[in-house]
Amino acid sequence: MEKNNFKILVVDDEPDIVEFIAYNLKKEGYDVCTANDGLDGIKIAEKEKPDLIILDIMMPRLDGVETCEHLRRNPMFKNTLIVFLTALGDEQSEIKGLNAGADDYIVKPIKPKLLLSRINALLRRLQPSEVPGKNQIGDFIIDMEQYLVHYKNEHYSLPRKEFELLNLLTSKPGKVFHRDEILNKVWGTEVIVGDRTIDVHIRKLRQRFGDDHIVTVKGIGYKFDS
Amino acid sequence: MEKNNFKILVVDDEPDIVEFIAYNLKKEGYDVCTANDGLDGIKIAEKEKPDLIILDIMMPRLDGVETCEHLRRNPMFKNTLIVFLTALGDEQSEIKGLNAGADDYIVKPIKPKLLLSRINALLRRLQPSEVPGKNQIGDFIIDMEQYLVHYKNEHYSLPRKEFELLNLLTSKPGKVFHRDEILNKVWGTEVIVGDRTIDVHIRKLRQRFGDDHIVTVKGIGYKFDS
DNA sequence: TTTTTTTGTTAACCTTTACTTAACATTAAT
DNA sequence: ATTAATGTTAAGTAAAGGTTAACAAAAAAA
Repeated sequence: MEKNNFKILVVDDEPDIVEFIAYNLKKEGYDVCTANDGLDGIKIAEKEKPDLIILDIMMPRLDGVETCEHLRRNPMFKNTLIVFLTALGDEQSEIKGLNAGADDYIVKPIKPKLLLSRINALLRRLQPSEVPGKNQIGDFIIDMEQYLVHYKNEHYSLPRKEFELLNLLTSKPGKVFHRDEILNKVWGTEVIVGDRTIDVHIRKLRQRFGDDHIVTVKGIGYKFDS
Repeated sequence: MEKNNFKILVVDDEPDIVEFIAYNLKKEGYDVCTANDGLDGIKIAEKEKPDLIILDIMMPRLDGVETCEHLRRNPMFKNTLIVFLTALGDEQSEIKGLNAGADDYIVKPIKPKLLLSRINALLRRLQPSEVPGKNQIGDFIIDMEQYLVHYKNEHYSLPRKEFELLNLLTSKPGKVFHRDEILNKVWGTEVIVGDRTIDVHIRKLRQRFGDDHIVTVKGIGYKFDS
């Protein structure tokens, strides 16, 4: 079920609930980490940098609303989605929670399908996370650290120029990279290589991965399309 | 109360409800427009380009879920927030609504303060619209980064000169571009091409998108009209 | 080191597409 | 009605990219 690379942190003081939520999120393909109270949650959040945090409200040491406010004060979590998941169903609590900076407020008992629908709705707005070192686009995972490309359960070790070219194109899927830009970013400003050089490397990538991914925009350059 | 400049479209077939919601949104400082059913809603949305749309589900002519799906198919509304506001409180309806592409699902009866808290929560995530590199005019979206033109749910990849010509004309809708100006901006001052060349490219654009958008101003040049 | 293999670049040629033009038709203005 | 401007079409031309093979350079292996 490895289909998305979003990471979700679940914070609740009841282990059974944490486990139940984590199980459902993992089944959906999310990467899940957990914490048992607010303070613990903040610590894990700082380490794991999740895309979304699910917070119980009533917790020992630091309650959910305070945790949310604390997180929101830290610019690191400006774009992190926060969802309250609580037994407190009254209007006042919900308003308080949302005004504390939360993105959603879901009332227990937990209905797994509904929870997932809401989580999915929130996450589909999130721009694909820019994790340096790894870059996932469509069927591709570009591992800059290992200079490896994973594609459809296979992994390829490409020559350097090919790798850098693919990495450039996939760094902004859809964007057309001008030939100049490609030369500058892949070959640098010092070296001057002929015009056909780019084409030859594009060709090699197409031979490896098929003709469907790299699109020529005549007169401009190339783009990666998923 | 003019504190934010977000525009919200309220779609519901019950005038009393529309008025009640609109009143509360206006009090909060939002710019509000309204529609009475799905079809009407789509028409108004295309004209007003709201940041957020509140949809009732049970409506004559086109129900809320269908309206939402229709909107989501149009790239113009890719970043528009959609919220269902409905009497249907069962889990299945809610899941269906969220999976249709909605960002939130709120159950009637309406609690004004809670509604506003949720609307505010959604809108504070909205990046300031008008992404540079994208040019939206009427039914057209000119994507300079991807060299793509979106038009009525289709997208077109035009040859360079055609793209640049359309991009020039749409950059100031209504303004008449003199033939000289077109030659300078699209062909540059160096190249000198015959007079009929412009016409041929205009013709190709008209073949693609219909004769209604590019207007000839005899003796002067051309303009784009929506 | 020398040899072998892999990777990078280039040149020559081929293919495709976009662009331009010329000739003629049509339209609009005076 | 006449004229000037624009519309249309098809054909020719130029430009851009694709392909291949040969060679050079670098890296790895012996």
